[in-house]
Amino acid sequence: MTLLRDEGLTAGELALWRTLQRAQVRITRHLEGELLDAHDLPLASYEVLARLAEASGRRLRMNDLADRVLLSRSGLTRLIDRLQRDGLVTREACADDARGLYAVLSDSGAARLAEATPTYLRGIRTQFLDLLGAAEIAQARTMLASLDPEAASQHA
Amino acid sequence: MTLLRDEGLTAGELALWRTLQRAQVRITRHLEGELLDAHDLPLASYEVLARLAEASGRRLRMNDLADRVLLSRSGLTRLIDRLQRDGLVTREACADDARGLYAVLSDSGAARLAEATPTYLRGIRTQFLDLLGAAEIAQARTMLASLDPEAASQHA
DNA sequence: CGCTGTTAGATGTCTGTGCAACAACGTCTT
DNA sequence: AAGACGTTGTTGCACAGACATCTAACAGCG
Repeated sequence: MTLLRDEGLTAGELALWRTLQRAQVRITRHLEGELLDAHDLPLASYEVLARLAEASGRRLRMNDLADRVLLSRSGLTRLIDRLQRDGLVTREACADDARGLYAVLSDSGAARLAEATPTYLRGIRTQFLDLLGAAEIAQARTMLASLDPEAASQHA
Repeated sequence: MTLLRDEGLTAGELALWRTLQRAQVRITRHLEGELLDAHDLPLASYEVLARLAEASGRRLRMNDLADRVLLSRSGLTRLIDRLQRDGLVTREACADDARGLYAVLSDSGAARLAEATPTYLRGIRTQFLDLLGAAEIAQARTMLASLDPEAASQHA
């Protein structure tokens, strides 16, 4: 472990990072698996539907949406292709900017989302929140806020 | 947000999960980018080299290694293919189990790791640890330990 | 107007990963 | 000893995602 101390990281600090990494991967895989099994819906697709559902008019510009789901622009193009093929979203032109496109949640997309959401939330509950206590959740919330600059703008 | 309350998750709890997700992705991408830029080494490759370096005899069984780096067996096979092609690891037969293979860190692999490690650790420091305080790190450590059953066995 | 530069999306190509199927080997039973 | 069964690692295949590049559309300036 000489590699560590030389660079000014304690073993505990590194262990914290690794634990976070492992936890995140584990939870994400669990979610992906459950959503796929029960609703034939990949996690990334779920995230897109969820962001659209909470947006006003059930619609978001491609660029905006890509940022929210942490996907490259091209990645989102393909994902929306798939969702459109499956009838879960539609593309609509933007009135004031002819370059722009809205991804719009369709009715069947909303239905699919509603169907999958219990699975998603249950996963977060059992794989994540239940492993922390209530007090820890409050603590963690304030702590982790500093990790994500964007989090400040998420007034729920 | 009616979707939420119906399922027994508070907005804060969901926000915590999202924040964690975003933070993890952001840090991971930063690390990947820096390692690639400075050392032409993908993050996954770095992780493999690091696990091998800390293993006794600089070697680990493929299966064992796959678990540690959170990769499927096939994924690891290909990754080791690449690392072997680049001369950073070698494959060695296992004496007591003819099915088994060791992935072994080569000297140039160790050199490459040593070269990349400052970049890696600096990334964790600036993108992760610096954003938390020292007290929060200690808190977080005990909290997150419960998120990863495997963490208990990581006596550093 | 016509240039220049920028932005929004879409497409070609490449890399990496997982799953299912497989081969080789080990272990346990009887 | 011999088969059933599990384990280890690799391969075929398909898919998702990133990057670079392209086209269309805006904005600003001469």
